[in-house]
Amino acid sequence: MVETDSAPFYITTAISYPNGRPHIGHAYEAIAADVIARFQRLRGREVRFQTGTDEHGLKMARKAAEQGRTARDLADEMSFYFREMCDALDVSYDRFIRTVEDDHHRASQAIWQRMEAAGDLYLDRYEGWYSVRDEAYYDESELVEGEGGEKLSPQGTPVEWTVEESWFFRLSRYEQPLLDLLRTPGFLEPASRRNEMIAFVEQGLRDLSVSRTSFDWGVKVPGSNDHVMYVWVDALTNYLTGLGFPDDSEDMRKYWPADLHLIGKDIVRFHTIYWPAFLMSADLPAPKKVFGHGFLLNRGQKESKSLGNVTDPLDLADAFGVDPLRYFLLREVAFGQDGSYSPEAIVTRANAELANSFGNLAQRTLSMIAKNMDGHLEAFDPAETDRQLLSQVGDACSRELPEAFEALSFSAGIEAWLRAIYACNQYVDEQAPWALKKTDPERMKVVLQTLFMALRDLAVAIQPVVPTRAASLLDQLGVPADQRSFAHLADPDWYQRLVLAGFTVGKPTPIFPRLELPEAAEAEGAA
RNA sequence: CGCGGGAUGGAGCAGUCCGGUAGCUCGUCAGGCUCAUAACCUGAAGGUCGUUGGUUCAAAUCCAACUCCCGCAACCA
Repeated sequence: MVETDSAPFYITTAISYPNGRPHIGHAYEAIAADVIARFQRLRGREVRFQTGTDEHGLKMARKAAEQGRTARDLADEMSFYFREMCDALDVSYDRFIRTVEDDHHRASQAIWQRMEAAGDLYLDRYEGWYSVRDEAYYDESELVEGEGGEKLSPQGTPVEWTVEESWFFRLSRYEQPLLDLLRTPGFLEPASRRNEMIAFVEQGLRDLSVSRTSFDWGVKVPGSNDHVMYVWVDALTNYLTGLGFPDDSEDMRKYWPADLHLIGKDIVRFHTIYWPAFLMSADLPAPKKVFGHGFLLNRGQKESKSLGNVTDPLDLADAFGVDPLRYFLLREVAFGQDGSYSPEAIVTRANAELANSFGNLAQRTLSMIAKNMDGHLEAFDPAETDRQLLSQVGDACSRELPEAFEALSFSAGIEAWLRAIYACNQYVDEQAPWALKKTDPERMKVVLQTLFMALRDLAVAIQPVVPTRAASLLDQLGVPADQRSFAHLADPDWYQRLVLAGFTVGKPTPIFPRLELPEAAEAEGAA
């Protein structure tokens, strides 16, 4: 049984850098965050869910210049694609934030002033080897030699000796508090990332250069108008902007510190070291949890333009449906680890589990109720076997799946849900209602209605993952829209109410039709 | 000594933190059922859990060393 918990819950995705169109990784993170948000809402929590785009920085400025237009113009176009993707994938964000927005500039400047007031910002000269591509300075010792003897960054990008006046953040002051934070159980997950970050801090932290004068596409540093903030200072602050910071807003009081920053494993350092340090300096509490998910690989390979295997997530949604795609991503990949996807894998998984196991269970049950009982429900006394099934299904839906989801173990939670479905199909087979129809019609009714009750639990529990299709099934089951939360699973009278209301099951329509592999993908798979 | 991830039946994975009969999906084979979306149910075959050594009554799981694979330029979570 899930406890109903009304505590506010604030979840964010990383904001995406829109110098390219959204790819499968963006979709993965947005969908995972959405599943968590929907799950918490169904548990009764007041959820605030934010996602958006991080539009400042040199790369955006350069790209816009290349295309002969303003950075803002480019940002407007690209940001739109990200929002469009979220909308298309049923990502239920409360705010889609853009870092170019006025309130965000205001929030970023406010946190800056707080850090400055704390004595953590100072102006100095920065000189060193700078890589424009990496937007990072490197130590002489880190550089490698290119083919022509030129100096390259460890990533192989060109570097230039640069002298710049820059503001610095006294990161070095926060070593101990950061170690304490990183060692707090649950702060950074998966745990495998924790040691990595602890090791990084233990090596000693150097002060961080947090402003740039070489371009102006960013948030102006208060009182130093020729400086713009380092993109990460501004980007991370978005999590506060959305709550009304720096005002003493209701949302700030309610939702800060954030319950969960969901991010990719590549930006764990920014979220678990820099960001908490900025917050400590500004005298604000650090987020409760940061989770670094893995990457999605296309048939085991990283997507890239050079390999020509970049997938538009919306194409996948068009080909297979939004809900099957959402299901696949959460079911197939152990959350936190890298995962692999392919059209065949999506089709196989969706067909086996959603169409054959779950969809078909609903279809056969509802169809028999419609045909053999004229769709009428009536009060009944379950026998021991029936009670057993309902208890197993109930346990999976109201305890196992929620507990797993709470721990962000989506795949495990869905597996528990599937086991309940397998039990139902087994039950159908053992009870053979089509035979009871001739030998014991009363018993048949009990069996079919037991299944009906099980279906409702199964549909309620899976809503966060496949919201549209689950809603469609719950509609067919006559479950009122306001009675679909986890709390309602424990309501003993729901079935009685349906009976009394005279609800009638109509001729069912399949919720998860089987998918076919698109021909192009088939050819690709054969190649 | 750059950093990180991985190696588990034919394929893809879980389990590894907190040692104790090796689990899931797909695929294969055999059987059952016919309500249902050519779907469902049962059973079977198939694994020295990368290698070597150590700790232990007991290791896929802990320790050490080693081998191989994959990311770390770009678009990029």
